[in-house]
Amino acid sequence: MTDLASALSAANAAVFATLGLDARHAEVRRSDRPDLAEFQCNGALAAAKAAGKKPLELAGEIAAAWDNTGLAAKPTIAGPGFLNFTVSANALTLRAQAIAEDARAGASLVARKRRVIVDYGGPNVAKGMHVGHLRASIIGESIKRVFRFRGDEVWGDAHFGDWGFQMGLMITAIEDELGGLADAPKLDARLQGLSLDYLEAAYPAAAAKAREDVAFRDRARKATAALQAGAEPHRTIWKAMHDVSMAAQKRDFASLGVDFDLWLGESDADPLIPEMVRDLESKGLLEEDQGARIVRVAGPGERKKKKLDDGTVIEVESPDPLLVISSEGSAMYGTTDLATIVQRVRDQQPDLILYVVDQRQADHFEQVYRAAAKAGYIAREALEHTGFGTMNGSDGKPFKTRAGGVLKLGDLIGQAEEKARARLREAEIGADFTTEEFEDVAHKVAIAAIKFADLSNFRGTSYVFDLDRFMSFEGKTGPYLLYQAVRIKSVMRTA
RNA sequence: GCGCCCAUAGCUCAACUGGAUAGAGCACCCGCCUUCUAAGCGGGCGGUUGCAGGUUCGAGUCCUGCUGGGCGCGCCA
Repeated sequence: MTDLASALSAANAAVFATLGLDARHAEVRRSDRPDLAEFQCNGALAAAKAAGKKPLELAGEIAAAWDNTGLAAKPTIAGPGFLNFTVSANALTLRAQAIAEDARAGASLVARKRRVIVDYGGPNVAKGMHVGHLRASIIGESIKRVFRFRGDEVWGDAHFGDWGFQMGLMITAIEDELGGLADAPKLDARLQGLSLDYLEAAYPAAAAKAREDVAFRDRARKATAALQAGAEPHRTIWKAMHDVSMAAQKRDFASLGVDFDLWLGESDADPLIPEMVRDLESKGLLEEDQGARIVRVAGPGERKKKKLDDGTVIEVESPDPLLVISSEGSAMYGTTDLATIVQRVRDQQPDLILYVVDQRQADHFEQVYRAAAKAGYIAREALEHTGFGTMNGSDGKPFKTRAGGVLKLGDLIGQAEEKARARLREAEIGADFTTEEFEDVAHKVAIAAIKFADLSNFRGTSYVFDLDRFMSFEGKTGPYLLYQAVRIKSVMRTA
């Protein structure tokens, strides 16, 4: 099945060919001026330029060469040489019937099926889902669904942040809280009572302490390296934190309507790191630098100026090298990202990996992608960072609560649901519903408002989160869209 | 300092990759509920596309230079 624009383009291309014109210029598309015609082709202008002819004259020749195919009448000419097409009633009817009978509503499939991994969501085990994860989750889920609908084989991967310095921080925080990790029963009791709420409260405190207290930071770095080396009880503590967090975050994702095929994380790539490091070594890519081990990814002549803390400006390679092993011997996030590519190539053989992550990490991904290509793990073109802007508060800064903390995802959804309930009551809708039905509708309206608002904004820029505007039942909003769908169903029912 | 991104109606955003008269929603003004969900519908008002040049038959779109804003620049992720 082909859509009308494609059918017109094909017919127009044939006409162009008979006149010896480049068929690339024959594309027919929906008209900018629906008052004049349904479809248009601007190619006569470009073709005239290439042929050294007058646009209007050439457009006339093209129009004259058209047969009445049953698809559309001969195009009319307007302006400097636009071709305007009006589709026949019969062609319209056939197309409408075809769409109605097609399970895919006329959407075409990709010419060649690809294997695609969409890496999105990316929750941090120690942080819990907050508004910052909203865009990654919503955009990533949508991209995954679109690719899948288009016929590609797609895996969504949550890629949990469960292997970095934050894990060492938490282990050290627990060590200090318990006065050491030697007392097994005491530790066991602590881990039994572990909750995501605890992690969320303890993590910022530990992170702040690490910034102030150098000794604490060094112990946390050592704990990170120890965990990654498989030490106990580090491993046990990590497992407890991981499991508690995973369970809670699965609930959050579920309430957003977000689901993954792979619930993997940074830690799952860890077993591949030693061999990957040996491989990088054997390829001569690993270099010692200031006690750390790095892979240089800048090409010849790629330099940038860089301002140091003391104000002096030096020239260095650009992009920065990828830090593979810290001076403490631990893996960094670039390390796990690289190892994850190795893992994905091994397990899914992807043609394309999309990273739906905050735009601010663009430089980081460029480093990782270059390193992966340099090591021969995957083609650079198979890796793409689908960056997006932040969700800001009314002050234009990344969203915070009034108290200055991050707003938890669950609380945000709760606020939207409360607003939805109020609007439903105002409109006296659902008064005859059971409590369960009413709550279900309120939840759906709330999620629709949030998702639609996010997706209707340009991905690359930040936007201001304004719940009142998003929850409005008037205008370009999720609730309005839901209302239209419900209304159409009502019409169909009573038709 | 260097790099990336952004700037369009009072506000939030489009503009199909260089085409015709730059479009929607909100807000504001006017008009529509005895029949499908008024959570709605129709109409009106609103523009030197940040500034200055350039390329082109044609520029919001491409190039150059400015101005203003966001973000990033090794041992956090």
